[in-house]
Amino acid sequence: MLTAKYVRDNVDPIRASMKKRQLDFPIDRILQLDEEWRKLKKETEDMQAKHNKTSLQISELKKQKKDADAQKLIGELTDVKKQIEKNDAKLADYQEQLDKLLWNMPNTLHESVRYGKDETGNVEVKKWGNTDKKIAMGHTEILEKLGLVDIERAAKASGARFYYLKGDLVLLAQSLERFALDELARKGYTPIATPYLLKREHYRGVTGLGDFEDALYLATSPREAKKEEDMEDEELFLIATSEHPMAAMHAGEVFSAKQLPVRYVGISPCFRREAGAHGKDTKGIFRVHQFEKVEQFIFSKQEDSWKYYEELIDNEEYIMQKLNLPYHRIEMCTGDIGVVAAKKTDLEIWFPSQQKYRELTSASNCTDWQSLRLDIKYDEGKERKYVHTLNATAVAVQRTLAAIVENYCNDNGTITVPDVLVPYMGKKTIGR
RNA sequence: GCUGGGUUCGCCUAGUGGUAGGGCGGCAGCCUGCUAAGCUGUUUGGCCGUUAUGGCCUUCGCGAGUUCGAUUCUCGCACCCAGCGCCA
Repeated sequence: MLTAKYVRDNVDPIRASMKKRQLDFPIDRILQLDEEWRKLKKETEDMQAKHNKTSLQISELKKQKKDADAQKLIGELTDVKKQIEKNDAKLADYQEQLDKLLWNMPNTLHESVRYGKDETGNVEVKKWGNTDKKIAMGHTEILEKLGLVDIERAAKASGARFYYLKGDLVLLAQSLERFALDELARKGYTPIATPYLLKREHYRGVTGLGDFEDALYLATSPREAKKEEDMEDEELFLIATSEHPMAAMHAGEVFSAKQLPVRYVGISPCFRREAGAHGKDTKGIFRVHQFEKVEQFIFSKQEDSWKYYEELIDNEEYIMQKLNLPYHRIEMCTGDIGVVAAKKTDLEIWFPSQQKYRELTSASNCTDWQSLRLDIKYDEGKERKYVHTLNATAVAVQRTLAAIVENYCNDNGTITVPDVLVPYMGKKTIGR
């Protein structure tokens, strides 16, 4: 569990990390609340000890049929009990204040993460592939001309940022998913098909608070929505990525060190409100409310997590290279990394129509941020430690389709199927 | 949705209005030696303290109630299993 003790034990790195983020996080307030809490806790525990001892004496006296003496002690206990109750209420209040602060505390950054105000501060560390291609139309236009996507009718049916995929594009989407799944299964990742709805208590443990407003859809039956009391117990959120149900899958569990690492490759649709993205990428299938994604997830021992972080990125690059899509690799700066990750690396793919790289995959080492909140541990020797969790995209289907369309379109209007997908598609060209 | 049964340490399992026990697995140590076994201790989380290897609190799905005292009794909730109903 996430407690103030964690802050006490790691206060120096936490302070340094907040300073680098240029964030005024109230660490001193946490330490102060913790100290007051511990003082009162000790006081209350001593009273409880007295109470317990007296209860045992009462038991003894009753056995010896000394009812009068017992009654006297019972009278004495009444005051102690009242005071304990009072203190418990105060302790709960401290606890609540601490929880609020702790649950929203951003992860401690890896030392290599650089300061930057926003995405302009991210650092390119690698480039791969040929970016010479010039095209006149964007992926949306190409696909609409071929009748492979219907955005207007999707708007009619469901609103902006939805789409119908049609014909060979549906098959290409499935091919892409299956390709990524097969490659990772071959590398020892266990395929997982996850639930698409997740309880609030687990959602709190995998993402920052802002996501509840900006990213997540709340799914509630009309009948449940009517009763307002205890609503929070009934709330289910549509998942924004299979990372979340994969993390929650082992909530409250204890691995043995021998079981680790646990490698999963999840497959699911993802639902995102994209609040705050007004005006950005409003057309096509690039930024949408619903998309499919193949996602890598690893539970690891603490000392191994940076090794697996590299493995996840290697897998991402491997898939990009197999698909022969030009990309570059960038490391997120403090302004673009969010609260959960200790370090984050994206791959961005080249979009010829925009003459720009756009985000396609993202890999994060969340270290113990999620495991502290979801209570996921492992036994190693005498010690019980919190696992490190890592996640990374394998394939974000719709965005990758867009990238394939732009990088594989031909002058005659057709689209060449990437070599590795031909066995899944059963054809080499789309649009004829 | 209805009826019944269940939820106890990493896993399995006993238990009762008065300090929560056993087995397996794990860990530490001892003994011995040939395909391994045996013995002892330890195995929820936290607070204080000192390093002496102590004291205390907490913990039997979650929350509330009755009680000097609840794992045990009562009520509510969650989840699991079985049966019935409904259903792709």
